[in-house]
Amino acid sequence: MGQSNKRPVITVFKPVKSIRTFEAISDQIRRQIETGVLQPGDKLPSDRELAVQFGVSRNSVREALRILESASILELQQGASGGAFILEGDGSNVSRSISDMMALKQISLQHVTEARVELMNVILRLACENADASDFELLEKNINTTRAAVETNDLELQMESTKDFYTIIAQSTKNPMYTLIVAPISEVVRRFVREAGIRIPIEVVKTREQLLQLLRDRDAEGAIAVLSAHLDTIHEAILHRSHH
Amino acid sequence: MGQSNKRPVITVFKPVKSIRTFEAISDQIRRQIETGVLQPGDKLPSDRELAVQFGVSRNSVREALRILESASILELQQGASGGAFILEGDGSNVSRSISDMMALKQISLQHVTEARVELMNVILRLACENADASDFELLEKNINTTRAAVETNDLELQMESTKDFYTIIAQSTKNPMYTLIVAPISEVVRRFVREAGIRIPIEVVKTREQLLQLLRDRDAEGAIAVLSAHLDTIHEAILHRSHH
DNA sequence: TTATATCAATGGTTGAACCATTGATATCAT
DNA sequence: ATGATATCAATGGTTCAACCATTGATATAA
Repeated sequence: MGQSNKRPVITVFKPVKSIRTFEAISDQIRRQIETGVLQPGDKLPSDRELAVQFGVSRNSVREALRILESASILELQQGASGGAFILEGDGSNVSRSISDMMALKQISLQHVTEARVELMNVILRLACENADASDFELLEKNINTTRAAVETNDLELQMESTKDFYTIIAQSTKNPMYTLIVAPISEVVRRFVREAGIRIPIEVVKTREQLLQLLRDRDAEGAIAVLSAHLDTIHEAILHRSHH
Repeated sequence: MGQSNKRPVITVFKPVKSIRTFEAISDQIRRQIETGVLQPGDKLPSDRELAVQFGVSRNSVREALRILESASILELQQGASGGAFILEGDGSNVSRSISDMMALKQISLQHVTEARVELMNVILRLACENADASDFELLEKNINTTRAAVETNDLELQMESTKDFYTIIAQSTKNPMYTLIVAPISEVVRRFVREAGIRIPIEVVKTREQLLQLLRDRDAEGAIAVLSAHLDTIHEAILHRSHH
């Protein structure tokens, strides 16, 4: 094996990854967003213009924009007044990333739903402390929407409003971090619900009304108990249907 | 304004997005992974070959591969026996996506650290239930690394091992979802720590040793108390330094 | 005034050429 | 034979130029 006349040198090197052109570009743009130079709604120059500014080919710019687009950071609009627009972050890419990991068998539905229960416990407690009248109003409207969706058997609207329900609760904590985390989890669960073809039974609406009342009463423990039981039911329903 | 002789038509249409070439390609590859046709370790044909198979330009194929690469689904290796290899999902992409969203929403340090405390409480409780000997061993090694980094004043290693510390704790819950959530939060905090130029005082190492002991004792409440106090200290330190 | 046609800007796609990296193979000196 | 070296071929990375498709603005005609 090794030649013994060579002095054994032990060092720690970090792996290098040669910086590719498109990476350098997407990193720069990402950085400008992190530092607030670029903000949601802003429009970048056209790819042709960016190619000139960066001193690279249009192609490299487009690969960089493509990456940012696939990360839901940008939206590319065609046409005369089109271009690359910085998006509001809606977490859709987070949920897709989680789905990707599930496809690669790194995460199971069990993992997702268990974490969901724990996170919702935290969120419910904070929501009980911080929710205000406008939050209650939003929840009330949302529940009415869901009821209508159940009565008209509108499956898509049922799932949409269900996701909104959890988002509103997360928002009522007044800490956007929770919305950021909950939204993609709800989205992932929704995909399973869709695949399993589950319709929301009317009791669920009752449960949500109950939950809203508990929030109004600032009864965190009660709310946690009700929601945990509910989420368990959902989980069981998905597992039951999926195994067919 | 509107012509009153037109019949008002109320319909609900979903927004269409025309399927672009590279999307069709990346979707097909994603689908093959979801269905298990492609599995981690598999190698795709070269981009030139794929271009022929899909009947599109090499460029479109490369944009598709680029998207999958940026989603940590693929790895592109240069050279003679290189190509596109399906990766094991490691969650780095989920974490980066959450990071991206935090940047887009311009979430404040206050919000991040508050959520961090709450989440770590949950994680510590679960870690106390589920951590095993190998987790304790990893933590012990990690703490030793941190101590060495503090003694040699290696700032980068301090931050790196700090991030690892929280990651190991998250992993010891045995639910990868928590690792995914903790990683970007640690990353963001690290960014603030780096900017503030904070060095880890040696007491922090003591705190972590204490925490490890509490985990071994399965003392969740004790661990939560210690870590909450510590995270508060960190938060104060960052705020104090940043305001200069 | 209201359609309609034209135009220009922008993203989407193509094809060809070349560069850079990497492993395999052949060659050569010992 | 052996080991170093040179060459080659395959693959990803980049560039360039041209063209298509979409979209909003503008000019034109009815």
